[in-house]
Amino acid sequence: MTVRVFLVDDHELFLSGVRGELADRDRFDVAGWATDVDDAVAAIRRLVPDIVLVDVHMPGGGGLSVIRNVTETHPDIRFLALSVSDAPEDVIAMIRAGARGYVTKTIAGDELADALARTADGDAVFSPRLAGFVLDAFAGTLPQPDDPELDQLTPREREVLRQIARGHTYKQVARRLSISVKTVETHVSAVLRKLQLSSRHELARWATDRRIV
Amino acid sequence: MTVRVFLVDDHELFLSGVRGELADRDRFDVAGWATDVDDAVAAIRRLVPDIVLVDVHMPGGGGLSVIRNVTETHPDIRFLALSVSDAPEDVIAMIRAGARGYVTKTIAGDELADALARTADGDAVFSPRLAGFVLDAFAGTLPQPDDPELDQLTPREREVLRQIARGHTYKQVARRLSISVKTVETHVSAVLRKLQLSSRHELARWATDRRIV
DNA sequence: GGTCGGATCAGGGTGATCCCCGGTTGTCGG
DNA sequence: CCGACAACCGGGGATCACCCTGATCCGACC
Repeated sequence: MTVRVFLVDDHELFLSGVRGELADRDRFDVAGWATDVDDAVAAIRRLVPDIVLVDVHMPGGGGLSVIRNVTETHPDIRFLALSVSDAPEDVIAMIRAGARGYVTKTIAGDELADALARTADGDAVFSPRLAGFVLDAFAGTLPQPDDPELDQLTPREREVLRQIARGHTYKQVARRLSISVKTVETHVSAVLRKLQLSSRHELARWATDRRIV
Repeated sequence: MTVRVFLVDDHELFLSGVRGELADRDRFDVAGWATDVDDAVAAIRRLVPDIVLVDVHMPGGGGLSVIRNVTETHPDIRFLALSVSDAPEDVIAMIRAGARGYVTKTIAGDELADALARTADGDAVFSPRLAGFVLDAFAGTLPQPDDPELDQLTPREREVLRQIARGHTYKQVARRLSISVKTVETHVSAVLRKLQLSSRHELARWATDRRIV
């Protein structure tokens, strides 16, 4: 089964280079290409390719705009980001926008074809140096899922903690739990003391850091 | 350059299968193996391999424990998770713990060798069906990176907003920005009004939700 | 029966938060 | 020049957050 590829890059020469490279391979069928964001979005919506190879840095919003616009209407189309930049911000931004992979332009033709094929199959492809960034950033979203400190808290205190972390006032928590404001204060004080914190703001940060909300 | 591999799996048979598979390949040197968590952690710390192939489901905490314990003392050692399970929870948990890749046990010997080599090189390797989970989960950590509401705020208000979101009191913000507490109050009031919020706690939540901190 | 912890509530106090009103300065464009 | 706006500062007051002491009730445990 051939993979229908769409190319987006503001460099004509690079574009034709990729076209030439893919033309020799039976696996790929270059459905179309574009050199700016608006043309790309329109053409992709019309042609509905299997995968889009998109440059990151382009006038008019860059590859980010292309991915966001297209995925709104066609969430099934896959994106492989291609860039001269190996800056972590760029990589993270593209992945968060929905790109299924990210390779740098130093890549060889064979490798690019391999990356496209793998991405089309549902695999995730990153240039070696980039894979670390993505996984580090992802791992960083949850530092420690275990928490011996939470064991110090009674069930009721944990319940109050959750409510406070959500930003509710003492009064609101009291109503939700059908207890008095004074009881809420007692519980919050106990939690703050046990966790060595000093304010409900620190408490909220503490809770969101370990995803208790 | 050979890659020194350590194997962790509670199934002896599977373990010897992998050893046999890798023994034929010059690229790999199986530095050691273990069938439970404690032995694995001790041996890995002693041998310091380049990469650890670790089973996800094992008595004694599973691969998660191995990764967590080892990375505390040896953050440079890479991990490739290997499992019969393709459940999103397992995949996400392992990646968050620090695994550089995740493949299922349906994988062929050649593919496993390829995955190990790629992971050792710094690449990220996932079984095709799994890559989607990881990237979806990662993309899900940031729902809307655009924020039309932020445009309503003046630069100074945004600055104050960041400080408040970090949990600082008005007094602290005033000192940091070298302005009076009253001015901070004014800015905060403006921000709350413009963003249709009613307390600094909601504001903190609002800010952390869209990663402004 | 006594003791202990968990959960509930109250009074009283200090500081922080938030809103209302007011004001000054400076900049920018009509 | 004048209006609009951003940034700055103040008084006063209502409410909220946090801490302290002290209290009652209940169930578990020795």
